[in-house]
Amino acid sequence: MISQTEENYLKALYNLTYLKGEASVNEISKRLEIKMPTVNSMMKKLSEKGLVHYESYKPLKLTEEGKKEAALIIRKHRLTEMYLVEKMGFAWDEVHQIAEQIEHIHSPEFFTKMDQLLGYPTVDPHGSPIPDHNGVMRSENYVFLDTCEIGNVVTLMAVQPSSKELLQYLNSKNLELGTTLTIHSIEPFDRSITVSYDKRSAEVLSSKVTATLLVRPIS
Amino acid sequence: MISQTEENYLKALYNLTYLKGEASVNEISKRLEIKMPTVNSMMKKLSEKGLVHYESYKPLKLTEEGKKEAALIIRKHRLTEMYLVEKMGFAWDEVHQIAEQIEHIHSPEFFTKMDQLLGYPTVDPHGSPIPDHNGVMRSENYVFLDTCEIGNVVTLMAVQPSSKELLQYLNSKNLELGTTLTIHSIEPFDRSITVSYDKRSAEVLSSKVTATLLVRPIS
DNA sequence: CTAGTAAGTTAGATTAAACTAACAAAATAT
DNA sequence: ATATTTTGTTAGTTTAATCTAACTTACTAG
Ligand SMILES: [Mn+2]
Ligand SMILES: [Mn+2]
Ligand SMILES: [Mn+2]
Ligand SMILES: [Mn+2]
Repeated sequence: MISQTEENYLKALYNLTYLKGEASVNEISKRLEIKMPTVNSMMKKLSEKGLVHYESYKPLKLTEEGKKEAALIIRKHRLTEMYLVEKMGFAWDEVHQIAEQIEHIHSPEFFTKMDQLLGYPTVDPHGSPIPDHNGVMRSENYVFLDTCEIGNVVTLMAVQPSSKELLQYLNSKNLELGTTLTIHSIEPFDRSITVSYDKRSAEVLSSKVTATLLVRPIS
Repeated sequence: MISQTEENYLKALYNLTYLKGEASVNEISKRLEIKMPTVNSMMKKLSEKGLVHYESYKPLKLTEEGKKEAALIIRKHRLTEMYLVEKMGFAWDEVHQIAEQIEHIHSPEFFTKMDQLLGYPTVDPHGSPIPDHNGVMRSENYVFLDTCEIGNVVTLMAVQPSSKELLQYLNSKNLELGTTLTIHSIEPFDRSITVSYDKRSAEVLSSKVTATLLVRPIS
């Protein structure tokens, strides 16, 4: 049996390793706002349970089993976020904290029902992929907007990481998933870019923003 | 802050005292399947927090504050059960265990939304009243079917307690809330009663069943 | 290449929530 | 009225999850 606490560690480790392939005690500590010694002993415990590869002073990795468990929790999180937005009428910036709790509900029927009612969605409201029931996550080949060049036309596919503040900022700019953006200029000094979309002809996006926007190039 | 564990004790105490006005350590112990010494010290802790009136060897009572907290958890439980049945398509015998978990979610917005989407329901799928947002529970003056007499015509309003097994038994007999029953005879030996309803002319209900069915007399 | 800093670990303490064993009080039965 | 049983309480132990303080290892900047 995996406790709610353990589930949160697994998820943190999964998300941290998703890009780099490994993570450190320090990073989990910061992410979860839990002191390093606590993280350290939890990693040993999860290692005992066969969910984490732990060796002193080496980077942390999830085992295959740990990866699957983590992905299934993330599945519940993202299905929940989608349900809250699509079926209950919440905005995309209101759902994360609720999903953070509901992801720990033990009830396969509950999440199966959500999945059915949603028509088996593959992405959450922030564009992140929803792992399937075996914990397999499809990887899309999107690129961050800050790697694009002048003249590129791209579609906004996902926001990552999707903090509440960022989402509210995007709301204020009417920037939604699916919006098509044309890159007009890139300021060399601070890497801010000027884009047009919908009826907006010249919106400036800072590099802090463009580093979180995943897009699919059209041209 | 009230922990999930504490919430379950408060709810148990509320439900046990709902009829009799008080409850014992032993009853809570049995209800929650937790040993008496554990219940005893939890009652002391909740007393420290001002939620329970605790005095050695005296019956347990909730304080006004404890009563309100408990009712608000029960509100979340029953709203959830109603949502699961009305909006997600679960059957009335499938929702209790899920609600037992979701009742502990901390998110006023989530339950407010449920309430709105349901149109501010006043009873749960088993006919039990849903406390209002101040923790006030309307008391209906229903009577148990086993207190009725031959010739009475009654409407089934609630099932209490509503175990999964009982609900499934009622399903098998096509007995739902709102069904009108006519009492034809009462067997003195075991107090089983024979009723008719819908197209069923002579169903026999044991006293174990009739002691759980709350009805409103029509005649 | 060493000195200093950052990261990781160990040891020991704390709190919450459970338990068993033993004892005390209250209720019940003879 | 006393003996027995049930209920309630106290004391002490365990496990999970956190912390701080102190120490060790690894990384990094001169
Ligand atoms: Mn989220
Ligand atoms: Mn969580
Ligand atoms: Mn219930
Ligand atoms: Mn519960």
